[in-house]
Amino acid sequence: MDMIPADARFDAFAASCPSRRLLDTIGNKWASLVIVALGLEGRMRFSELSTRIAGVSQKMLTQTLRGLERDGLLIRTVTPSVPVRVDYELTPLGLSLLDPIRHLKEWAEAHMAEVDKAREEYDRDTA
Amino acid sequence: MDMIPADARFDAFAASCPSRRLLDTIGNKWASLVIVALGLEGRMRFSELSTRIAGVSQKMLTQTLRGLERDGLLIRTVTPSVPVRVDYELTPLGLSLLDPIRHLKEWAEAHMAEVDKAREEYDRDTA
DNA sequence: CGGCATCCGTATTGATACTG
DNA sequence: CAGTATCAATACGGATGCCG
Repeated sequence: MDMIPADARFDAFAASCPSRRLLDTIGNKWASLVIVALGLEGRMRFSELSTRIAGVSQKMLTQTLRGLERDGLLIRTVTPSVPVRVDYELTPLGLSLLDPIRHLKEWAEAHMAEVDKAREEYDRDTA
Repeated sequence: MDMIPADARFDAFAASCPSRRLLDTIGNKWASLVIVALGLEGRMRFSELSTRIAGVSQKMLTQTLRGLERDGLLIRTVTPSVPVRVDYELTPLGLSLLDPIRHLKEWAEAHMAEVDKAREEYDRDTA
């Protein structure tokens, strides 16, 4: 595990591969939604995100935001007013991630109907 | 929750959105690895996948393969020899998914170093 | 060989209540 | 408003053993 194979371009099979950690990040159900939301709206407050993403609990949202902040994908800005105001905004790094995510999104929109159909057939034949 | 917002292009915030289900599929730790592996090697046997992906248990591999088969992303072919031979191969649908995944992969290779750096800083400042 | 079924410990998730 | 703390439910993942 101390050497990188020659075809390192696709060594996603090694646990140390960046791809693996990326999946840990954006594979997260909420993380990508947060990124897309911030990508669309720009800067957003905690409550705005909470409303917009509807279905996420505060806990998960907080946890997700912390993770993304840790990864340098967004910045958290606290305005010490009363009450406190906290804004989240994508960093350039976060913005750059928007692009591959959009590709996924496009694939989803183009092909998920097929996936759904396949599932129905599979479930019918299996049942 | 019974109506689709006008800007449905980005309604990934609705639980019913395809994007959401896509994440359920490829957000899976192993699923994307299986897809990439099959994309590279073409047809593979269960044991080959098992070796190639190293780290996955039979249970998880089986579960992942079933899911992908259900989603119509790959085909499972059983050759009733003795012993049985089972091959997995991407469908055209599965192949098409390879493309967005590659984009993610490229992003990872280009930017994960930054993410790692951000993490170190964050952890240092937080500790 | 290629699974599936079961058990079991752990990690994630989410609802709820409470705080600065 | 923006969290934190706590607890309960669930999903995940691995080890083991059996089957076609």
